[in-house]
Amino acid sequence: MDATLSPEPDSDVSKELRPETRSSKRRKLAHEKTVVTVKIGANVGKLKNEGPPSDLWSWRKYGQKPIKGSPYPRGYYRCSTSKGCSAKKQVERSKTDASVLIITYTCSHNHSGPPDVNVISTTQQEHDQKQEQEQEQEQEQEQEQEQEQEQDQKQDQKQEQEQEHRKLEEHFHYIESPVRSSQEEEHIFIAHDTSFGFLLDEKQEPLSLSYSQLMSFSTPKLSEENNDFFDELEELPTFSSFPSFMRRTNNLSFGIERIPSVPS
DNA sequence: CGCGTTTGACCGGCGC
DNA sequence: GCGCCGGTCAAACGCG
Repeated sequence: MDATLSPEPDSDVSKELRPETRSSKRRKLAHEKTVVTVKIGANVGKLKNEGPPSDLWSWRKYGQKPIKGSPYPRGYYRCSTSKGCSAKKQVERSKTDASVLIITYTCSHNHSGPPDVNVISTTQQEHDQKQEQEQEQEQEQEQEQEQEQEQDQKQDQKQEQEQEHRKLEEHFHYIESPVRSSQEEEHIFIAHDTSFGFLLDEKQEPLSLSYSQLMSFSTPKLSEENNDFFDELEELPTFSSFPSFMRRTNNLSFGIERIPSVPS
């Protein structure tokens, strides 16, 4: 009925009760952003459909939105481990490769490390985190300035970083994807589920890496130019050879409808 | 019953 | 100025 369609501005009174809650968004806020790209395997299909709880913190999903240009929606998660924690993360899939999970972390955790950390000494964890938070804030500012001024030089550095990344990838048993742009490697950190299994669901397994360490890998290169590599992704050709695990992700709306999920 | 997920609506920023 | 888009909120719902 039309009545329901009418916007009824008067009814917005309830909204006016929380005017500042909305403004909490703060414009573009240049918070620390950490983009982690995880190459997932069949594990993810078995988990649920996303398998994003990845890290040891508990996350509460507070929103999901379809992203323009991408068949996959983006999920918005907030740290529920601590109530006052402002740590957030966005989880989305690569539009070109559903097996690639792009996790964007924003803001740091206010509280001490995750409860499940039965690896490395807790004190070490907290120590690292504190230092990280402080250093990140400082480095963040420096990096921003450097990025603006040294964009040219950055290209040279990119090459060096790329080499380091390759080493890193080898160390993580990075799995090669059918289609991949070299530029991805420059901005993001790709790992295979065999090495990132602990991030996906194998919490019970003793990890050999701390999350802080993981973060330190991607922290230095994260920047606002994520858009660049996203743009590049758009230009990437799509590959038609879907892995078998894709069938498991029938909950996603990425056109899986075409795939007969009923093998019968 | 508590917690987490889902989903629609709303808001602010940005580009045209 | 308008429309699009990304990000957030909150009520409803589901699950353990």
